[in-house]
Parts: sequence; C-alpha cells; structure tokens
Amino acid sequence: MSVCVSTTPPKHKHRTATADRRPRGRPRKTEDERDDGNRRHELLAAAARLFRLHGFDATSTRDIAAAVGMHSGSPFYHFKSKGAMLYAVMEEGMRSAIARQSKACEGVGAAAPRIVMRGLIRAHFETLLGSGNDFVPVMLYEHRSLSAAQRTSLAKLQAQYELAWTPVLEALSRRGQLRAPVKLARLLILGALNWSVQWFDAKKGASIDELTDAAVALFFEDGA
Amino acid sequence: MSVCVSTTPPKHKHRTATADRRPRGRPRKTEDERDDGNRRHELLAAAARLFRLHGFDATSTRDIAAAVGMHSGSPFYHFKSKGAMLYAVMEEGMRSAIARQSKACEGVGAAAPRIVMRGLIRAHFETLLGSGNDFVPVMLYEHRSLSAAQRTSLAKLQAQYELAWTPVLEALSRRGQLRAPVKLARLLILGALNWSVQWFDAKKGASIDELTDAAVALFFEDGA
DNA sequence: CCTACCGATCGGTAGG
DNA sequence: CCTACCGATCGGTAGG
Repeated sequence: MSVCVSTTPPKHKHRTATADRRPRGRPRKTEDERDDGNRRHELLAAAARLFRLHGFDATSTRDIAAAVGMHSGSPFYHFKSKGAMLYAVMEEGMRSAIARQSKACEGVGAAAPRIVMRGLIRAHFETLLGSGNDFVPVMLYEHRSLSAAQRTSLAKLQAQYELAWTPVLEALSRRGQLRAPVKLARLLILGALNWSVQWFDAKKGASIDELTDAAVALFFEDGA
Repeated sequence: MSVCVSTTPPKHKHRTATADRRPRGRPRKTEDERDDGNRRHELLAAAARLFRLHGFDATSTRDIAAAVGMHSGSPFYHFKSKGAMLYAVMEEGMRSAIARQSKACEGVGAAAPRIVMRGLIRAHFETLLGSGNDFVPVMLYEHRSLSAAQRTSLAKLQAQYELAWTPVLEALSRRGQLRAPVKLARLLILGALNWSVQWFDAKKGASIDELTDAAVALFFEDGA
C-alpha cells in the first residue's frame, strides 16, 4: 500500500464575478492576444520578488510597475488591488508547490516511508529555496497582510498540501522511527524547513541535498 | 564539566551620544521624576504588541501613541524615530531572552546534556510563547525592517544567545544522541522552535511543557 | 508631552 | 496600458 496520497488540485472555479474587465482605450499592438497573460505573469513574478525582499507593506505598486517597465497606474489594469496581487502570488505559489509535491510522490509506489518522507522534504526545500521560487516564501511570511476571506481560501490549499504528510508520519510512527506525537511532529518539522528561508544561502554552506539528508537524519531513526 | 556556557551579557555602553535630550515645555506634573522611564517602557510594550500583531510597516506611530493615551507627536519625545523604537523592542527582547536562558542554565551543573538541552528548549519556548512576550517574536519576524547598522548590533546579541547551544549539541553528538551535523542541526532545531510562533495557541492544543517534551523526543535519542 | 503643521508617498481611479 | 490626478495617511518637527 502506498503511503503517498495524491493531492492533485481540483479544478478551481473561483475567478470572481467581476473578472470580465474589458480592455479600454488603445487596442493591442499585435494580433497576439495571448501576451496579455504574459504581462500579468511578469507583474506577478516581480511582485513576488519584491514582496519577498522588502515585505508587502514596504513594496509600493509603483515599485512593481517600474520593475516590469510599466507606469504607476498600469498594474491596476491587471489586478483590481494590491491585495489581489498578494493573493495571486500566494495562490500560484501553493499550486506549484502542490504540483511539485505530487510529482515527488509519483512512482515511489510502495517504497519505505522513510524514502517517501525524504521525497516530501526534498520537494519542500526545492519549493522554498530553489532559485526564482519566491512565491511560497511570500506566502509563509506575508500571511498577515491577507484579508480574512483570502486567508480562508488559501487555508484550503495549505490543508491540501499538508494532507500528504500525515499518513507518511503515521507510518513512520508505527515503525518506531518517529519518536514524537504525529501532530506536533508535523508542526515542528515543517517549521524547521520553513525557517530555512531565513538562513539558507545558495552561494555558501550546505546544498539543498545536504540539507535534506541532515533533516531526515535529524528527525527519523533508521529503519535498520 | 558543565556543558552550559554562561552567557551573561557584558555591560552595554552604546547609548548614543545624542541621548541627552532634555525635556522641554510643560514640566512634570508630579515630583516623581522616575515615571519617565515607565512611560518609555509603556510605549515599548505597546509597540511590541502592535508590531507583532500587524507588522512594523502596518503600525503607525499614531497607533502606538494612542495605545498608551498619548497624542501623535509624543512618541518622538521618547524615541528619535520609529526605527529606533523597533530596535529598542528587539534589544529588550534579546536581553530578556539571554537572561532567561542563563537562569535556565544555573544549577544544572554537570547534568546530562539531554537535560540541559531540555532546559534550553523550554526557556526558548517560554521566550517566544509566554503571555506578554512579544519582543522576541518581533525580532524574529520584523528583522527586515532594521537598518544595516542595527542589524549588525543585534547580530552580536543573537550570537551570544546561540553560543549556549553549540557545546550542548556537540556533547549530544559525541554520545550518539544527535544524528545530524551539529551546525545544520542547530539551524533546523531553532527553526522548528521559532516557527511555533506561527501556530501556537495558548488557549488550545499542547501546552509549553508538552511542546518541549515533543521537541526533545523528536530531535534527540534517549541516553539509554 | 501637546498643538499644529509640512512634505512625501501611497493606493487607486477617470478618461482616453 | 498611459496621463493626470485625488484623498488619505504617514513619519517627523517647531514651538511652547
């Protein structure tokens, strides 16, 4: 029996009812209608980088616009508010985190839980520390700036993500390889990983692989 | 040989040269000159609470003033800038954290390293999660808002705090009770503890003592 | 510590 | 997506 739960996201359908904003004024320069999404994503990537670097409140929408060569009012053509940009960054972060996690679980089949756990930890570090992966760190550290409704919405994605961890921890616990209560262990372990955002430096110190090995060794006993 | 390093802070002498600001205008209402310091500390406690709750950028100096019944300009009689308030919060947080840690180390004498470690972890949780202890959480989560000079200054206090951990971890490692490299283990363990600020709820779930037990069990093997 | 104020910046919008 | 702009808020200060 595989211990790795599939957490492929359900189709989402909560684009807001007011999302049918039509372009006004100057028409598209080219026939290529689809670079609309590209500009939007450019904004999102710039926002993620700046939010991570300076924080949500310390980043102005003007900063974000300038980072992609737009003028001050233009981001509001793509997003209806600064808060909507923050939420979009976090949502994209969670979707890619869930996708990476699912991929890590593919094909581990009936592997030993310690092997599966190594895959989950490795994927988590990659999501947090991989170059250009600013989206999830923003989610972790700018949570406070969300509205209540946004928080509720994101909580579902987070629960979905963490769903994969519990059965693996339980399997390890049954085998005597985990020596703390599963629920607290999950919180402590995820905390240890999440905090790495604060000190990890890709240019010096341990690599992501070394980090993963250290974490697995620290938290779980050998299956010997 | 005791494994617990004394980290009593050295006398600090870096009150800035411009700290001799004299009171102007309306004289003190009473003869009690010494409630000056009390007002300053009231401001600090209110700032810590608000910074923790809403973040540094989202808290205005007006909010802080209102929280202690002052008017908008008055905090600047006690602190020369908002940034100086942030630094003062963090500095006070570190001093009390170091004091609590030193106390936890007193009298453990030649106890087994696992016992000493339990004391360090317990003290750390108390510093982070004890009721009214907002100062260190602010330090952990608002680090980004410091100036470079402030960061350098605080780094010394942080290094002093973490000094106590290394020899204990090394002792545990020698005994085979710690299964990851000491340096990475320290980063991961402190991260697990620091992250508890995000999810701990004094009104439900585990108590600080249960948390401490779970952490010790998770990270360290029995000395059996 | 209060009053009154300043300059700067910010999120957001109308209209094209 | 740009131009031009508004109202609100903010950190900080002079003077008492």
